[in-house]
Amino acid sequence: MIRLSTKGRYGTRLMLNLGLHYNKENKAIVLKNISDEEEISIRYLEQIIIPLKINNLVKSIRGAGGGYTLARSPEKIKLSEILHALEGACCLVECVNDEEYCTRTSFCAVREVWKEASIMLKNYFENLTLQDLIKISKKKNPQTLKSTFNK
Amino acid sequence: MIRLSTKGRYGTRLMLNLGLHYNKENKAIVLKNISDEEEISIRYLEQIIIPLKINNLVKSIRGAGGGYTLARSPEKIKLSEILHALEGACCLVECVNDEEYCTRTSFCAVREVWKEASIMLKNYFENLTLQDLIKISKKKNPQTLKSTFNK
DNA sequence: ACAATTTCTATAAATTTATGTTAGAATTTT
DNA sequence: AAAATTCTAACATAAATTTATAGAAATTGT
Repeated sequence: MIRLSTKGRYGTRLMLNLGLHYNKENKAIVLKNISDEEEISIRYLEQIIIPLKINNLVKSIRGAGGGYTLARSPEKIKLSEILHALEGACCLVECVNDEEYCTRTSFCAVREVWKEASIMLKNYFENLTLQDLIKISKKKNPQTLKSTFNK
Repeated sequence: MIRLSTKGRYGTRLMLNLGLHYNKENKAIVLKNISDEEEISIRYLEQIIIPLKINNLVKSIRGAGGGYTLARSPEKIKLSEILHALEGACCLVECVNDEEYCTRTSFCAVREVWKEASIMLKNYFENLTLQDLIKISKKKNPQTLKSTFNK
């Protein structure tokens, strides 16, 4: 199965959640909040948010009253950046990005196909911003922000 | 990581291998051959070929002199059929095809994006035939058929 | 009829990767 | 100093992947 790992999926939801709470004040959101709303274990979120921080997609504020915020406004964050931070280069098969990965690279016809498909996917995510996700979310959930996350 | 499983990858190479050997006589190819040329364990190939047979993509001939052949000519076999046989429906995330999979389906904005991307991928594989793969392979390997599979 | 070849079936073991949890240290605010 | 919260490392569990084992069934050639 062609599958996106939970890191990518949960991390994207984490970012969307921060995006939905993003506003002028840009108040920090604690992981516990995100955990409750997104129904993802806080311990797992702690792991997932590390690469997002390293790649400068979120900012952290430690200590009481701390939490996380987006590092910049949602329209300036591409989905491809989020996925790249969480999962590395977007490729259906390792050999697409790492020619040395397999000794058959030079003559493997199948690789060409996986490569082409990977590029398609990459382009798709390249042209979607967090702002787009927020729009989709608000459209699907015209009610309050809170209800967006009902169980 | 967005990743195509080995079943899909190896199975596609298996099919391409059969395709490259496909000709008028349509002589059966033994798995040992494919195993040697593609450098995939014969034990694993035995497992992978089962769904290909069930889905009527290859035919088997038992006993001495037996082996496998394509069930029909390469231009009549779509890559999407191969992948579907090996991996089930093409979807980046389970919830894309199975709405019941997650309770958040009705309001999850992220799902829309995975769905869209899955459709893109599916269309791509829908429009590629084994014959296309064979062409690519022959173009990359203008020498003999044999050399295509040198290590 | 017999031996050799090869698919077919089932299961299990070993390995790797992905997912998730536990425990506690470090930092900051109140 | 206490509470809140991020940060870090290690551990535990589950799933996917790969290899291995053991033989049965079918077919061909001698």
